Amino acid sequence: MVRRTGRRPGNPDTRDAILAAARSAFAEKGYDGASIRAIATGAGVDPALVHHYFGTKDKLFLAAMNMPLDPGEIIPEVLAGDPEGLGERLVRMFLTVWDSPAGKAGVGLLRSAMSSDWTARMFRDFVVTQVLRRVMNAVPMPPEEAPLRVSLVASQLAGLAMVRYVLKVEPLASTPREVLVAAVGPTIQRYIFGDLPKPKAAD
Amino acid sequence: MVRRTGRRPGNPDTRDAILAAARSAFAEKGYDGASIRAIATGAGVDPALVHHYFGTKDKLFLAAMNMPLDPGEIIPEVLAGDPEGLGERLVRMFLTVWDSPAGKAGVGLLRSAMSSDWTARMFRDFVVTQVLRRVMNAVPMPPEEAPLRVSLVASQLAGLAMVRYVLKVEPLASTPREVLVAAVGPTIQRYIFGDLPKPKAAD
DNA sequence: TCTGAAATTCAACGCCTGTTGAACTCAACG
DNA sequence: CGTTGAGTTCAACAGGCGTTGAATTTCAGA
Repeated sequence: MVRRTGRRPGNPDTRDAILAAARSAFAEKGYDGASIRAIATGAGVDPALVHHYFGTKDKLFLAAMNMPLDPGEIIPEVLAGDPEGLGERLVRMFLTVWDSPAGKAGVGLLRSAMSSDWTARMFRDFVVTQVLRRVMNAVPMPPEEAPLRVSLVASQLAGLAMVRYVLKVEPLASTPREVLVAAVGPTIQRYIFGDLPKPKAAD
Repeated sequence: MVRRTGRRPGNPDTRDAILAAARSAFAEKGYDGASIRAIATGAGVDPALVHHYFGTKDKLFLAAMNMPLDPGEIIPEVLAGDPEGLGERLVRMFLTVWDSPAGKAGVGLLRSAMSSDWTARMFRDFVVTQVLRRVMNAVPMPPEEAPLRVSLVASQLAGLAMVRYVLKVEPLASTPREVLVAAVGPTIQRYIFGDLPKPKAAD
């Protein structure tokens, strides 16, 4: 039995304050643009304290981004139901998440994924293993076509996020959610269930 | 009449060498990641010479990115022809450009567009005024629906570029061009000509 | 109350950045 | 020849960065 003495919990609010400041900084500036000094200032704290809690900047980034989204919860909810409306439900869920406060962190992830290499790899792996693979396993598809179909879905959704939330291109940035659901839903539906060209070996 | 004496032409190759090094650096690292010092080294030149030619880093970026792509040439070529195959032709043109060496600069633009704000604005304005507006004017559409339709097209194409060329998500990154043309073409076709939900005022 | 560990800060290191201005080289012109 | 000015480099500035280690405060347990 290890009985540790001394001041143990102290004031754990600061840790969360740092995390919050880090999330908003990463969201606004991306990984490279956000500085530990600025994050510390935003949390009303010395930069050294950030290192005391999280070590390197990498670990802080991971800690800041891991928390806010849990795909394990929302995805099954979307996949349940009739396959006919799956495309629309997927788009609706996607837009809802991005419109929520958790979506702000997503903007940071997306920004960071484009700048450095390791964030790109991390983002890709996260999306592939946490999101696409779940969708693949839950929807009945020929296993050969599945990866391409899922990639196509990802491309349309990623483009939507980029144009609407990062670049903020009008009028798409302020188009009501349900209009986009009706417009983009069928695309997703077709990518999942529709006809697809056979990948030929020759040529 | 101003008659300038002294060494005039000298060795103007260096200017292009700097431009080339800048393009490849911006493409690999994005605006913030690429450093003037690294660009200078890549061109076998002193960092100060870069400033001598281009002034600030901003101007160098603009000079490096303005050159390689001229939408005024390729877009009309795509728009000509039967409307039926327009979607596929658009996707084919898009992928061809991105596969070409000029596309490497595009990767840089896309990366940079996500990091800083002013590059995002620049990229958006470039795309909106140089690409989307041309397409809008050339394709017969009800002027009310046109902006949304064009935005949707942009979102699908942007997502394609992001997933295939920046994030390099498999299998989409190595899927043959024509397979993607057949898969995504109909989406574009539907965004341009297909049914779209009416944007309601109420609700 | 005393002790010692956690929470927090201060000051500094070394590095890289964009930018500047003075210097040097050298081909072309008068 | 000598002047000129473009091409080019050198050395330095001022500032931001991530990170570190020592010092200081604060408080829970003995």
